[in-house]
Amino acid sequence: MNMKAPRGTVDLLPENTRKWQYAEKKIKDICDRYNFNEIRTPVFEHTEVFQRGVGDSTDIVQKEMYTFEDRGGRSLTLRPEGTASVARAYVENKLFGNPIQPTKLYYFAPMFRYERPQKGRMRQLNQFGVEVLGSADPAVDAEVIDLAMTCYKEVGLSSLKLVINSLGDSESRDNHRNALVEHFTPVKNELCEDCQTRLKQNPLRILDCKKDREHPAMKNAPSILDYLNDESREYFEQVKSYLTMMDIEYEVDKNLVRGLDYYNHTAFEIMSEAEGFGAITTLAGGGRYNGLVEELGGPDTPGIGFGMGFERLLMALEAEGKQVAIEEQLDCYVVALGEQAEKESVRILHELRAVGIKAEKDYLGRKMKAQFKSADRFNSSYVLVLGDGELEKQMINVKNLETGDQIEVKLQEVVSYMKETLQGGTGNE
RNA sequence: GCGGUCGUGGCGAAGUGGUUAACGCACCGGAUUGUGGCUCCGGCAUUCGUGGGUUCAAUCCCCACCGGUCGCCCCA
Repeated sequence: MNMKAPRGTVDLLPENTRKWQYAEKKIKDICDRYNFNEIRTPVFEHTEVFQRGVGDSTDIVQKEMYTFEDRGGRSLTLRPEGTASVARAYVENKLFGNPIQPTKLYYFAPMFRYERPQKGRMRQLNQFGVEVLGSADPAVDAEVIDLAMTCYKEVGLSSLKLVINSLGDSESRDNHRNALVEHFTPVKNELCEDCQTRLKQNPLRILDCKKDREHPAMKNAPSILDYLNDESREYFEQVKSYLTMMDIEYEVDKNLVRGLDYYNHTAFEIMSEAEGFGAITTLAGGGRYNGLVEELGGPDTPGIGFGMGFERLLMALEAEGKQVAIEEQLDCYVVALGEQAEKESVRILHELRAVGIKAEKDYLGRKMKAQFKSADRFNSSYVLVLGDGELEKQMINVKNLETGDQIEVKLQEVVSYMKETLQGGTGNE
């Protein structure tokens, strides 16, 4: 029996979930300020959603999908990325008919890709992402990029690089594609195996091939930027000028093409420049996908979005030495001695919690000394000591662990006493 | 899919071809019969990843497999 988590998956234990919650909270708050709303789509979709959405020629569809057949013979796939699902939901729920437009959505969800795990790469990964559907305004492109950069900055990252490019509209892309085929066909046999396939399927991706990077034909390869028609060029110029207006630094990389078929016009990537980050530096990637909604059966609707790897975000924080220290602390630990006191302590614990006090007790039948140790370990501000002696007097001892001061309080009043004391701020500062 | 490296208690980490597998941390108990963070004492591995082989004998040698980790491809 194999009782280990499957390869490429991990358990996130409390020590880590605290960090996740910290980052999630910050990011959700930013989404709210930018007026984005959360969408939650199923973890799996009909396989066609990704085949059509992400594109058959992509690595994701060709070799990375978790595809299975359900008992009804349907082919389903665990989502490898967020955009196709959101676009499908947008069409299915006719969100295009909503009077509030554009539709600004965000999600925080697990994704699945069948790959060999390594640093910063998991089979189940978590992404935060946003999608804006229904506007072809370059200011929206800039807003989405701004949002992504703001998330990183407010969470605490600083060594970032934003890289952008334009893939142009379909006319520009077609012209560029033809130019690429014409350019590379004469040297086809000198290219790597993958690129020979790409030449037929998706010549654009030859440009970011790592193996053929040094090939002489790469240096003077037709750049998409030279094939942008007037409209596409103007669009790109506007996106850039908006970024400049917001003081967002960027670098144009004409070889940035992104791995998914649906992109056009703006494509961007955000990378970490922190030292010791391992082989992986891409933190987030995104772009515009104006034909996607139509491809999935909806009306012709422009869209743009990005996906941000959450594991990588946290790795980057660590690489930059940013500690996300959220110290665990307890208001009050109830030490009980004796059978009657033990029972009474359960009631007190309940009452304390009912008025908003974070409280705990021992459940392992430990001796007093060990119970105090527990209280220390929980970093408790106070300990309430209740023994049969106190119980007889209807009193309870309240001890401040920081000062060591201890006073006796009426059992009946201990909850309100604690509430007052804690609110007075004499506890843990 | 390919390549490097690793696999000893809850964690970290020594170690040897031979009937008791160091040490540190953590944990539990006691010194201290009802008051903590210090100290001292004691306790804490019957699969040394799994299976097979070599050997009188293997945790240690050999092989295979599995798993972790890092890298290639690609990406978040």
